[in-house]
Amino acid sequence: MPKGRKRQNRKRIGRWTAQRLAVLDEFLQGGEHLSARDVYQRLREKEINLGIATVYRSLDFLIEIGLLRQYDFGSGEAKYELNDDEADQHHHMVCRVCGKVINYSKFVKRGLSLVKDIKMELEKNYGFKINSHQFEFRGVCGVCGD
Amino acid sequence: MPKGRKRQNRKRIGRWTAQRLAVLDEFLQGGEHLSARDVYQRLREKEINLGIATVYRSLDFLIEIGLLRQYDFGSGEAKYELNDDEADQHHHMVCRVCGKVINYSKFVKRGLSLVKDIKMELEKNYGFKINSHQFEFRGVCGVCGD
DNA sequence: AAGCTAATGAGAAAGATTATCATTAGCAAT
DNA sequence: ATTGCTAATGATAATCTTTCTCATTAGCTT
Ligand SMILES: [Zn+2]
Ligand SMILES: [Zn+2]
Ligand SMILES: [Zn+2]
Ligand SMILES: [Zn+2]
Repeated sequence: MPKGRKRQNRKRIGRWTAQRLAVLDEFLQGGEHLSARDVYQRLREKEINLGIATVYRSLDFLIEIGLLRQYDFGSGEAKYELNDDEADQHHHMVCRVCGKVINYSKFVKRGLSLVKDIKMELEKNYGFKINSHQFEFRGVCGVCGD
Repeated sequence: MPKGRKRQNRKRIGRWTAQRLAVLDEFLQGGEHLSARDVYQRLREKEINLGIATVYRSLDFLIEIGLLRQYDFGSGEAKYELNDDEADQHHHMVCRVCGKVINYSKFVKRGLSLVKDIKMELEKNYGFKINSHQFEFRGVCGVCGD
């Protein structure tokens, strides 16, 4: 996560401004793995013009309240997507040549008990409170291979 | 998220220069989760002065030949470490407050068959050739919590 | 309507990584 | 050892994503 500015501890929830709603809406309308610039440009095409800094701030806000999640797939920019709840969680496979990202959700159920055990172990041995996990596979996609 | 542009494809053959050996040696001597700047500064303290660009190029080279691996733990800079072979692989738990990274290797064996099945499924359904995977847990460490 | 303060916009700044290019050095063949 | 070829290096500029600054706007609350 970028070295964001320090966040105040006991603040109330932020305000639902038109800009934040517009950013969220891009994801609700199906946007997957969008970068800040992606969101910025999509809104621009709809003549909704917000500053790029506001896009970043809105994304941070939406992460803070739990609606979005941030990923780094190695493209040089952070990607964002809706934050599934645990049971529906999906994971990612990334092509290391073209950067294509594929969602998969098979085996999530089968992995759940393993995840639960790891969480317990980590919390017991290291005093961590685990909030989230991600499994990521890297390789070469069919187009880039051969 | 590491800033800067995407890594470009570069040629494959390489020479074992003193600089590349020096960079590798930092990891062989026990360096874990080092950033390019970490490596640069450690070598500097030993009066081995290479340019920061050469550090980056050496890290890329060492990744290319399979000796190193790159991670992004959200600190804003990429981290590098020795590339374990599959059976000894470890995974990471990251504190989202202070950025501390902990290695853990428990449950790796138990996860192996799950990983194998996921790989087969992904290769069959999507035509991917999987090279690596990583499991990452995020949360708050004992120092930062409470 | 007034007052408070969070949020915004524009642009500057920061910071990590990559590109450029003249120079150096590793390697192979002589 | 010398020559010749070419990859690698060093210094630095450029690039790109993300954050900071600060004057202004807008969302709540009273
Ligand atoms: Zn591909
Ligand atoms: Zn996804
Ligand atoms: Zn911590
Ligand atoms: Zn590690």
